[in-house]
Amino acid sequence: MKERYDFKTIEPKWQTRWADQKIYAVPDAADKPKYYCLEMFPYPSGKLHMGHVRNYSIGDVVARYKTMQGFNVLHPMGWDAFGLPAENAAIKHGAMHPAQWTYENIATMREQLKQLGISYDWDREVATCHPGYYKWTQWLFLQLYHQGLAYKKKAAVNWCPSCATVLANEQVKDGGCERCKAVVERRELEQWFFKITDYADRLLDDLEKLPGWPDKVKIMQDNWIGRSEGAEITFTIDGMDESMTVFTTRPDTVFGVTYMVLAPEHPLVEKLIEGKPQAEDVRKLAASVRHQSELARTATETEKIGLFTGAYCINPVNGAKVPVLVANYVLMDYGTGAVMGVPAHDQRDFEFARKYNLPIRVVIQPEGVALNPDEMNEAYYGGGLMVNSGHFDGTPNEDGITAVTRYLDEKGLGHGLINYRLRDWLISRQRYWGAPIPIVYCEKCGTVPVPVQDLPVMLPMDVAFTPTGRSPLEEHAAFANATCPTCGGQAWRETDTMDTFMCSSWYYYRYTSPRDEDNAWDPASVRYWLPVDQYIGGVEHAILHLLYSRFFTKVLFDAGLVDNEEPFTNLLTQGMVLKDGTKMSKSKGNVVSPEDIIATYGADTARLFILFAAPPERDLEWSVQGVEGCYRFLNRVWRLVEPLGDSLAGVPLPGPGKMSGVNGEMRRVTHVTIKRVTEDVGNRFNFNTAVSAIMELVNALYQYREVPEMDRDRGVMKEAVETLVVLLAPFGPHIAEELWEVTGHAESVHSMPWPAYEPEAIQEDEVTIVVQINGKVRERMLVPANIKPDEMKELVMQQERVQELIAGKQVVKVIPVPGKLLNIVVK
RNA sequence: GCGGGCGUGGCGGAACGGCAGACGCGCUGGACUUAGGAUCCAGUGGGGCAACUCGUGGAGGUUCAAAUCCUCUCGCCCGCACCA
Repeated sequence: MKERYDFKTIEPKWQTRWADQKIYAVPDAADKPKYYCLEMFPYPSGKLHMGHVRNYSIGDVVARYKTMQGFNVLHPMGWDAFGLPAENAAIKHGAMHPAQWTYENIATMREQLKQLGISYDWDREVATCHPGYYKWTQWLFLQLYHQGLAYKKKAAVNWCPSCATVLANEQVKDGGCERCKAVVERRELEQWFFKITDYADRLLDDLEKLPGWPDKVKIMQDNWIGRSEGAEITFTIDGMDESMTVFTTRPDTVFGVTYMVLAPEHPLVEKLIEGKPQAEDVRKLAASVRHQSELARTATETEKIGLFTGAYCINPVNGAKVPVLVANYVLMDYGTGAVMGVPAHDQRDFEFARKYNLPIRVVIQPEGVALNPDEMNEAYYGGGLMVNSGHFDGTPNEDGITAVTRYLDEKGLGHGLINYRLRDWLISRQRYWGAPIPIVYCEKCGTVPVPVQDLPVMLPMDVAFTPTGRSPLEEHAAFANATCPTCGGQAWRETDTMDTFMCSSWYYYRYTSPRDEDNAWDPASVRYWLPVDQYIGGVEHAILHLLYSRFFTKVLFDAGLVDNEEPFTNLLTQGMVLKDGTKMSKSKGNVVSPEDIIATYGADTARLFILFAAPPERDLEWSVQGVEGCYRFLNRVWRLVEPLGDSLAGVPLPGPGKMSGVNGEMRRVTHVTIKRVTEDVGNRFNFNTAVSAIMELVNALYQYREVPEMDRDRGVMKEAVETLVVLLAPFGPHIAEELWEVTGHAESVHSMPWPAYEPEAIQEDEVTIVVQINGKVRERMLVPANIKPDEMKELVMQQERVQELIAGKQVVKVIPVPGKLLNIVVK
């Protein structure tokens, strides 16, 4: 026997055999219940990092466990393969095409995943940059287009003046370019959008249909959607044939308006200031705001700057004439880009009014106290009766909200409205390495969608990567010039590509029929597999990816293309992998590479440690010693099981029923372990405690081995050892498979059924209970396990020691907790 | 500012409101050994010779019983952030 188990031989041996025998290939339908286990597919950035290892180890335990439980498990893997880093790499090392870079990375990472022994059905692998995939991404775009959910409009985008290119929002960090740190500017460009805002309400309401999602994620989405109820009110501009509309959540305070504010970019601003002395200053402010907008967001408290436009508004409810200002704190892209100023009841307005000496007018009066504007230190948000509000005076302000809204509606001055923070999804990217938007522009016919039969719109490979900032597609004449699909005339192609989030928002459908050339997916397959039963990934996707996926699913549902309204029934967001208390990063030099760990300790050790060191949703601190501990444990298992060889092969397992003595105790531990591991993996995803349960079984087996041979039962030994190997299989698939073979089994351990514990075997005749006096542990005693509470009381009270302890005291109460303890309350 | 999460031995972490610290690391001792940084066995929260006693960030509270529930508070982490 070798001192250490030879993972370097064992792991490749089984990886090859599993692949040859395709034991993880899953048929589309079976008489078994289905289970779709999905981990977020990676961007092929180069090599796997520990976060990937964690993500995929967790998923693999779930997939293997469910398979052993008798489910038909879909467990696929693919690549989120379009994206900016590939293009950057191409620009950096001129010779390398993004496709080459991407496919090489995919090859490396696929190999690493295989080395980890993850049970993927590789026949279903997809890569979003493959024409066979992005054809259907384009098809999806057309679905949205034909449903009126895709539209084009001019929009401000992030522009990096140094890279001379547009940046996606996610590439802007702290107002600067992610790559070169230059300050990002805003530019206006024609862009494609998806009307995700049409689905805002459903995306919000249906969060309630997701009990299997962490509250944290649901709250984040809730905040992101940002629904708020209120009213739009229109104010006319004094002396002009113009008006401005504001959104407010407090229509009950409309009588308290003392000024109005427009966002500096608001189109009305120019009309108001034209020819007025303050025009230049206002324009200057507008220019500076437009320039700083991204940066300003990061400043904790940007100073509020306001300027008078020279114009006045008429308050429609009381005819009051109030000044119209322009201020940097009003955002153009929320609400109407204009607000009413009610300093008495809004803190921001209050501070603004004080700064610029604008009047403060109290219109909500709390009971008993009279608010005096001159003496107020802050805005009043509490309830009260409406005052200074015409015929609404005396109305409780909560009722005033609806009353005023109804009044505005009747008079045609406004109406109730629900506003959202959620913006439409900008999907245009001025990028090469992405799926082309399937649109052509014809001089005669205008915007024309590419017909489905002409898909895919192929991304040309023969492009030049010069860092001009212009997309290589714009410069590619053969691509950019097109004929109109409708009239056959001269046309040009849309040269923007799609946001990669589009590619990743539907891939879980494609896995169900990944090679279908005639459909994005086979409806029957989707009906069978969807929704995803368990989705696993990092919390960094809590909003964008998960929200977009939910949006697509609802759109597809409405189009009758899928039957599920939500894509992911259960969501597990795993924590980060840390080293020295912080996230691993190259700059900090604290990166632990998976390949080193696999080379030194093997994949099973790496997996085991990562599952054992912390519960999955919590951050995990990497520890070399912890890894060694897991390695030691696997060796301990090896030394226990391997020497047995097939000596137990013909031994019959113990029949059901209770055994006595050491054998009964060993059986009890075996079955308790089954129970614990089943509950920890199946119900709670607490893999760390599942692993410790298995460790305890091993410890018990070492003890059992010390028992004289004549007192031991070989059937009990066999049952314990086989249970150990089977329970270990999802965590350390290679070592378990090898030991399974060594102990004389022909079939794969991964096709074994998950064991069920025998309730009778875990029952104990006697249990130790704790005797407490006034809640403090004073004594322990052995009592029959099935003792009745009254009998237990009696038994305990008779005890000499207990009598001593309560001597001279008055027993007030005795609380028996069957099987656990008895608390005697004395005075 | 708003929202969410987390504070338990030297460390990672366990504990349906019921024996705090499972399991692992580390440490201590022993066995085996030419050797041990391998392995096996035992011990290991603090204080005390002991009976005991103190202990889950802090302060209150509910309860026969609180790491767990409630209130306040401190510290750290994450998300959103002028949202009208």
